[in-house]
Amino acid sequence: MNELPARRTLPRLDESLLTHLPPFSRLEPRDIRTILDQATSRRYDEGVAIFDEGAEAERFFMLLDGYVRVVRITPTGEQVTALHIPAGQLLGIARAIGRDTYPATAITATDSVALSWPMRLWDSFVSDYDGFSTESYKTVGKRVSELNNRIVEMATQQVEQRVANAMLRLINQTGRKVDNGIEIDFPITRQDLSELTATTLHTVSRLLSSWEKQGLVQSRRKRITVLDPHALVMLSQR
DNA sequence: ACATTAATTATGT
DNA sequence: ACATAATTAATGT
Repeated sequence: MNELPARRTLPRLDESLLTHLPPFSRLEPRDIRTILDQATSRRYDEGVAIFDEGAEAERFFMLLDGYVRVVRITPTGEQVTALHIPAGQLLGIARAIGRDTYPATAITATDSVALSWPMRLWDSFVSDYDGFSTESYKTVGKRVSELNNRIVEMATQQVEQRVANAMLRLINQTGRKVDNGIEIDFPITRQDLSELTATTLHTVSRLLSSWEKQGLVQSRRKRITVLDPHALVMLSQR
């Protein structure tokens, strides 16, 4: 097998990939062009790690398609899902929070496509491109405040409310409209939901079963559809 | 009000 | 056939 003369034979990435995405949306086409020419595009199968917690943060990423699960590994080796990231968001931006290692592991929840750049470009992106830093700090800010909200939930709410809130967040951020409701757009297990809400998969299973009987949700293996979001909101406010 | 344990069943390769 | 996911009941704190 002889080596492909890689890189150069790859088709140029289309500018429309980035023009609508917040960190890049206010940039001139020529800026987008040079940014894209520095990017590497790569496809990932479902369930593979894009980067690992604690590893040297060599690159930062823009998720173009798919969903990514951000997981922390506990000392005992168990995975705990921290949050999910949908296409269109930056990922692995360790530099933005002043780190040189990744703070968590990123696992694809579906087949995915991501662009990436060497981390040394981060500083030049921030200084050269107006709006890049403010926009990317906005996304970090949103993630931090979501985590804060969840900490408050854990401390104050009961399990049913927490799970209801988690489901609402999931359909807001990663929901896909289907004929009878809104489906979480990637495979998610009871175990995942229980990790997001600090409970057990059994409790989540029981809750989903009872909600299903009440016509609130519909679920099959790794797929959950919310039929009545408003009822979930009601539930979450008790 | 919830977790844990355990047994059982369903589902996807 | 096998591993993984989900359900369900019983028991414990």
